[in-house]
Amino acid sequence: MADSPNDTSRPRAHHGRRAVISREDLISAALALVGPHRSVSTLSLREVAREAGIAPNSFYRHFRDIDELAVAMIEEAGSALRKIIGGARTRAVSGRSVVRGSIESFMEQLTADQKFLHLLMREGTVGSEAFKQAVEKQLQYFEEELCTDLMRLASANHTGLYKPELAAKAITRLVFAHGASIMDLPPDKLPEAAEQMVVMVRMIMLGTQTMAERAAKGELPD
Amino acid sequence: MADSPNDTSRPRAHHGRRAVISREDLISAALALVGPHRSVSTLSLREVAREAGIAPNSFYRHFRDIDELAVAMIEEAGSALRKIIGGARTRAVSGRSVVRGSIESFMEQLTADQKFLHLLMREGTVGSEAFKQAVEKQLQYFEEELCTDLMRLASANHTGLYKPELAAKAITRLVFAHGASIMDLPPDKLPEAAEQMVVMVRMIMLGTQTMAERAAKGELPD
DNA sequence: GGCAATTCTATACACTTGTATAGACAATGG
DNA sequence: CCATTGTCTATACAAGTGTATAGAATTGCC
Repeated sequence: MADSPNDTSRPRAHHGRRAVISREDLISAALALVGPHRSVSTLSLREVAREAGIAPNSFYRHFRDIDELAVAMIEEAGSALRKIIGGARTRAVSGRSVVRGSIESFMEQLTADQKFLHLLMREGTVGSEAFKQAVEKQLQYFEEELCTDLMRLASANHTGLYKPELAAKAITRLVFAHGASIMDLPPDKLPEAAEQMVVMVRMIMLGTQTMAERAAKGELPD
Repeated sequence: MADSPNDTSRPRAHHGRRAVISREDLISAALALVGPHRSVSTLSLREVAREAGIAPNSFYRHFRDIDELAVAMIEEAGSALRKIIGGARTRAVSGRSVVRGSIESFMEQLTADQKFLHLLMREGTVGSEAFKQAVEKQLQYFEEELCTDLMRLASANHTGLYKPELAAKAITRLVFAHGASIMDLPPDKLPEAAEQMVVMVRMIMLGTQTMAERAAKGELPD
């Protein structure tokens, strides 16, 4: 399950014409086509090729089909996003509230014109099996990083943490699901939605802490 | 926002041939086509008509376009599901654990061959604006019903409840999002996923209760 | 320079899509 | 009884789709 050797990773000693367009160009073209009202699953090969300025058949030089492009888009979007949000989260540790800081950075991405969040929040549930698995994998990365952050935070604050991996999963899924549903709200409603998100995440945080306390006292729930 | 008077509700004193096929038949045909590997957004008019056994153009007698069918499907799925799960929830009050009982009934629906849950869990984030709003509306209905149940439960158990509408929203979104991601797991992994779901929902429940206690003691967070 | 490898374009085929148009069938109201 | 009205089918069209095939263009290596 490691990164398979991509055609782009090795320069490949091109013995003929130099490629006028690259996989990244195709991904950019595809990114330019998707948006709030356009889903990845409706992209056609010809359309992406048109946007990129190549003949339809040239597409095959870079991807086997549209689905492979979609998976590549997801992987790029995921790693880009993890860098942005993970960075904001660890930076926020020094600040007032980690929760609030992280969610603010999340909301920033929501209103930014990059399509990364779009892709991961919506689209995760429709499409080919390979595509859905690609999205799922990115979400799991998020969960893992959040989980280690939660544990670091808990030991710093001397609070308990019941099943941190589940707390991380709950937070991730909730934030992405709620994010997907608020992203076509009018911009003036967004602050309120962000505030709700903060409260909901706090519920989970407090819940896992309280469960840890109760478990320590032997009051295992059910 | 009340139920608009459907064409089917009034028999409509048909002055010509009696319709050999109804809106419900078309909805059934569409339901038969969607599934784990087939999304509503990819349904074509011709395909649905073919499945229903009518000529493509007859479709227009019942719906203006595919999108209108999709919205009707969502509304039907939503009300059917609310009946099932809401029923299970109130019935579970007498039992051991409300949370566990509700989630068990949810998981039952997940493995049932009806497509209702499918539609509401996936598909909610792609498609036309009207379609997404229809899904959102159904989710809000779920939240409202869950909210009143939470309040009833809290007053029965004499536990606090901080912002019950947010707790209900968090639970709903989490359960649907997590449900969407586990629904193509192999069946033997489902019990474990259900167990995780129970824990995550408990976190939210305990969180909102603890927040209520702290708020009562004047320890407002942040 | 010439060869070979590689990328790209052009054209074409078979197919699906939404929908426009026109006509056939059936039931009802006068 | 028969014209009217609503429902359905048949046919057709323009547009778009994925991809197969063949050839042109451009580069690197000998």
